[in-house]
Amino acid sequence: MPPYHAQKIEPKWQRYWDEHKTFATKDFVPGKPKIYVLDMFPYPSGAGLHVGHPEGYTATDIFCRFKRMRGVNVLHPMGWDAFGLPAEQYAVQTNTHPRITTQRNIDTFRRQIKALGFSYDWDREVDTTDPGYYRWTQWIFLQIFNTWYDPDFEWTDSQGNARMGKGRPIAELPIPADCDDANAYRDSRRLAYRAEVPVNWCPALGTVLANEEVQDGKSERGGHPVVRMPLKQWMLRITAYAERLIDDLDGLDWSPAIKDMQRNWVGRSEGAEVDFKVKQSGKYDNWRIQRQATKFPTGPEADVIRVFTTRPDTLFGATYMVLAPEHSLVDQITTPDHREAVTQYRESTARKSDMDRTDLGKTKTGVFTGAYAVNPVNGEPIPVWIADYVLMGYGTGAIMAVPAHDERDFAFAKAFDLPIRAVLMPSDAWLLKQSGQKPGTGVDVAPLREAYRKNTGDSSQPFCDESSAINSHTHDLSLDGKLTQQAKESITHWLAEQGLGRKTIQYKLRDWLFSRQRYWGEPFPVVIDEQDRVHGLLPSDLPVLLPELDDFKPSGKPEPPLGKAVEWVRYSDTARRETNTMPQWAGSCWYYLRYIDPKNTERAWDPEKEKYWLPVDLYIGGAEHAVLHLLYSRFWHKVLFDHGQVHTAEPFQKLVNQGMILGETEYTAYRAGDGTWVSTEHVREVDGVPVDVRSKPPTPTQVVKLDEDEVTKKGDSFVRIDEPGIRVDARAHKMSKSRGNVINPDVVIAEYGADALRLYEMFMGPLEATKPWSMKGVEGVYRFLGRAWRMVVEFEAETLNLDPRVQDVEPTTEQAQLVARTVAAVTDDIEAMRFNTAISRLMEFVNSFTGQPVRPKSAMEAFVLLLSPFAPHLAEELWQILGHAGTLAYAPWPTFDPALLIDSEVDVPVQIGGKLKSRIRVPADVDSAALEAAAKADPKIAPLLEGKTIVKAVIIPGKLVNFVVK
RNA sequence: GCCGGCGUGGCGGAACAGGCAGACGCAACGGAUUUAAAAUCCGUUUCUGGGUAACCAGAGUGUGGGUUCGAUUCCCACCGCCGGCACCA
Repeated sequence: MPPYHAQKIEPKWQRYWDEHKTFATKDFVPGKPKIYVLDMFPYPSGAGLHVGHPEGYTATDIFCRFKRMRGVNVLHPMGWDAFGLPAEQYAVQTNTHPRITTQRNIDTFRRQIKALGFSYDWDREVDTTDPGYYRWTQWIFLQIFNTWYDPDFEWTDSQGNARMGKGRPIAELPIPADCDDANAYRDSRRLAYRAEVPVNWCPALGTVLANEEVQDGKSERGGHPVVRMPLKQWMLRITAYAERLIDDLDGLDWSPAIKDMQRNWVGRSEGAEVDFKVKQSGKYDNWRIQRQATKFPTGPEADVIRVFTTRPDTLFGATYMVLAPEHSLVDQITTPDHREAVTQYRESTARKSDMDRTDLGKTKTGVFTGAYAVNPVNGEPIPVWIADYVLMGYGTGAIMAVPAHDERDFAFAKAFDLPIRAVLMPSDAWLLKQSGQKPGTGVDVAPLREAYRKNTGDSSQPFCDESSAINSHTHDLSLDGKLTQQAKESITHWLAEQGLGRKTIQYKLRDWLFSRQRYWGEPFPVVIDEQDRVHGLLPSDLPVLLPELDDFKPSGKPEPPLGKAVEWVRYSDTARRETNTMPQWAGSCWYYLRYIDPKNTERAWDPEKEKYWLPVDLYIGGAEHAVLHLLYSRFWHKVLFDHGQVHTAEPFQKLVNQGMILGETEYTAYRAGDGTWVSTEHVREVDGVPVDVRSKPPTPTQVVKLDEDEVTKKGDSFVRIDEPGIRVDARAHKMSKSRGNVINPDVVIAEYGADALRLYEMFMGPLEATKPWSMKGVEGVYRFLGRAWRMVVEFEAETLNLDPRVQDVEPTTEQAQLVARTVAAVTDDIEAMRFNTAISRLMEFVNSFTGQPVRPKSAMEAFVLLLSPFAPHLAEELWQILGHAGTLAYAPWPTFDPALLIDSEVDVPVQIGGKLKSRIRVPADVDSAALEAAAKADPKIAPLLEGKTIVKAVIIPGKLVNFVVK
């Protein structure tokens, strides 16, 4: 041997770790702190691993290996999120059972992941499709099914916090005295319930999808069209936990971006519900009096429209109302002469997909119902319309429209010529802008204000901010002059007093649609009796195994394929099994809990182990799971928390999202039909085709990929080297099969080894950044590994032995300092997960030592230990060559004498007027006066100070000198 | 439109707490070694101007302003890119 030969070293150590179970984790190790480091487990797709997977996995692996060497008991497991659509789609296409393809894919993934040398405890591997696993997924479902949410329950949690609101056993649900069907009442309050709801049915996939899985009216997976239709489906009452899902984010160590995404998804808004009575007869006054006595009822009367608004302070500006076309009151209130138009409009919106309905660019549509409602603050009758810009699924499905102060209402009012009334005085800046004048030019705003007040908001724009109320008073109520916050409080109070409204909170979050019409998922552990009532099975009945089916194809109709397993479906003479299955998210909602006790056949996990290992201290994965997986998982965890099954309110304490790895940077130029080049500023993509916009009509251009040496930088952009007037696109794209820029980790490992791949992925840049791949970059770190090898090993020898320059001698002071500095820097960098700079430090170390004729063995050993989390195979091999037996995985992490970090002499920059003019070398502990004197005496500085007055001297010992002169 | 993040050499990036901008790597160029090449080793490499030269002068962290003795770092405005949400009342 031997030059550095990764292909020889790596399998050797992987086998060693496997055979010695080097990374098997023990529970409850006394005298050691614990850490639970988790990767988002992969969906084992048929395509195999891509380079994005090892990025996060390498980061956690480095962290874990480092922590083990620091004496920490580390839990670091891996498993498979293996239920789900792609396996089933593939199975349908090839007529293979999904179990077979899934097993095959798992085997490929395991092989690929093992080839990267990660330190997982493989004894804890989990597979969501294993009945020994999904048995407990079903068990958790039953916990949820047997829970109701009591928002007023006061309790103290296991961490000693006073809490309000708790998921409680369904048996504890109080049944109201006037309830004639206690079972139905219980079923209606469970956290898992069935409901006939309009769902996102995707005919191509043969299943319904959660709102979260539908993007722009198409399925997130595959981009198939989705239609709305009513179906009886399982729902999970995640909305009960909306407030806690927001509040508990505060204590988590997550990026602000992800926290914001979660907050926005839950979408909390504070406002008020207000009741408007439909004007039908002269009974309005009676109703008002009655309401003053009864106060605000839970549900409105049959002829009352309840709205939700975040701006009750603008109630005086409500000049019309809008109901969602699906609103149940529409039929009742529509007058005969408007019935036809209303019916027609409702039919046309029902046909529209969500995509069409939410297309923002389009002009607003709607029709008048002929009905009027009474504005409760001033008794004015206002027309009631229906329009599809009001959504049935949010709030009450009805709004009061305040066109002067809401963009949507404004656009609608303009379109249908409805009155606009200003009830807020806009800011001066807004008024000036409206009048076309610049602020600060001394224009008197008083006339503008007066005009706005009188014209009652009939300007070209609505004013949608907070400010002070105007035109808002009656004989017994006035908001005029009140600032928005005050006005809201005041009107809400008045409404409550009158029994007309109350303060409420609305969430964008909807209940989670939890059933799928597919084969490859967890069966529900419930049966349905002849009265269509659901009964949860007993834990002893679990698992409910998936029945064997010859034909698991979806029918294209909403009847699930499990219906074909006739024997399985028949539970008893009077009960049948549920034939829907759970969505893919189910298994990933709790896998982090199963890892702590993966082989337990008695329970999902041992509570003592849960107390020991939870929470997950570090969770790394892609940002694509920022909302769905993390929200669902947190929700399940909270239900389990309320049941005392877990002892932390949150599952994942620290979350890091690795950035995406893009393909290699590409230079793209465009050519017209006649072969002439078209500069990028003239090219725009229309329907996915790049066209030259200068010609009319625009003509398509041809895409030409250029080589790096065909382009050069000019100004801010790249241009063709032969024709610098032609700009070229220079950017890295997302890796995709169609683009042909996918990097296969197997290929990289075969050529450069796993250590080089690991090191490169960490060296590319910060973990969280999006960054382009570069094969040259891989070569760079590969060369570094080769240099590290040659620093220790005599590479021209026939046998493996130390380079003769590696000697058992004391390091020189300089060498000792470099070792100390490297240990200090690498330790800090790993702790802060700045792996790229840690690697730079290791490179500097090697660059320095390869130039030295004597390399103290102790320094080499320290280096090998520092390198080992990053390039474990190489490090183990070098450790052995340095004369150590066994693995270095638990060798103590190198320490250093802090005194070695301090230099006796330092270079101090000397500036004049903030500009660097010289550097002086002074003792590190020199005081201000001596430093100033030394700076003044410097041969470069002295002449520059000649004849000048020093106005100020900034002297920071050990850091800098700055003379301000005149 | 709203929310979040980011703009530093030819490229990926570094500068942790306002104090020497460009660490480390890639690419490029020059040299050594070699019959030659690969590999390896040494050196140069922000830009502009000047000098045979070690060097000198000026500019420079998206743009414009501000705070400060001093700003890549803090503040304001703008431009661009990326990610998320989007008629949520």
